[in-house]
Amino acid sequence: MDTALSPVFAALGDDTRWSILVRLGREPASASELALELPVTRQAIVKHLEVLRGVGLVRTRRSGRSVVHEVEGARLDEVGRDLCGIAAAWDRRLEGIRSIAEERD
Amino acid sequence: MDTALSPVFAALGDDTRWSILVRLGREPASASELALELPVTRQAIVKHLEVLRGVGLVRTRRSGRSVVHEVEGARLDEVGRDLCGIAAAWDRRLEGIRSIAEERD
DNA sequence: TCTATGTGCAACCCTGGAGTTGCACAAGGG
DNA sequence: CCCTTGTGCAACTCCAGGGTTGCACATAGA
Repeated sequence: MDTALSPVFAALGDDTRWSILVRLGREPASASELALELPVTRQAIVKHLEVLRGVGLVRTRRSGRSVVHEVEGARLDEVGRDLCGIAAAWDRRLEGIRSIAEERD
Repeated sequence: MDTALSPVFAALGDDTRWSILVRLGREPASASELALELPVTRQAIVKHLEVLRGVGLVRTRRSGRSVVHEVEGARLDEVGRDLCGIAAAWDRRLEGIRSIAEERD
């Protein structure tokens, strides 16, 4: 799996994609179904789903003649934990800087 | 503080902004200093810093005649925890869907 | 088989924003 | 006091990508 974070953030940064994710979090759906509930065309939604699938946030499955998309919760959890880890590292770093500064006084 | 997540992701989604964040995570710096280490001009960096400050990821402080920017670790940690929370909610939802489906069989 | 519904694909428009250049302004240091 | 250094501001270019339209293709159902 791609471990780079910024592509995932770029995917999450668009409002429409976020709406799609939230909607899919409630219940899996096809692109056509999503197009009925969101103010964009099916083709726009298809493009967004490709982006989301590209960063591993959405899984695609065929069901009869329709294509159902569902959320990959584990991926989002993974990204969240990465963020917390980086934040913790920064905090430790800042703590180090601060102690050095105090030492210098 | 703005609790909407997608603006934060939009801010994190740009590669240059991510580089700036990582760099500032190592040590606070001014826009001019950042411009020496990154392959873009100072003005571009200034714009990125405004974006990052707008979503609360960077704090700005004057030091003499230079303006020093530093990372706001707590904000990133907050976002990370939000992500994990949403992921957990989705997992519970999916778990519920699955049990309903099994029940129906 | 014919039809309706759901997908896939390609071309196109258009705005946002990433990046640049240029200049003006402020403030220490010699 | 000048000159250097660091910021601030504004106008401009340019292109990625979000969104659209149009059409072709596949397949379940009557």
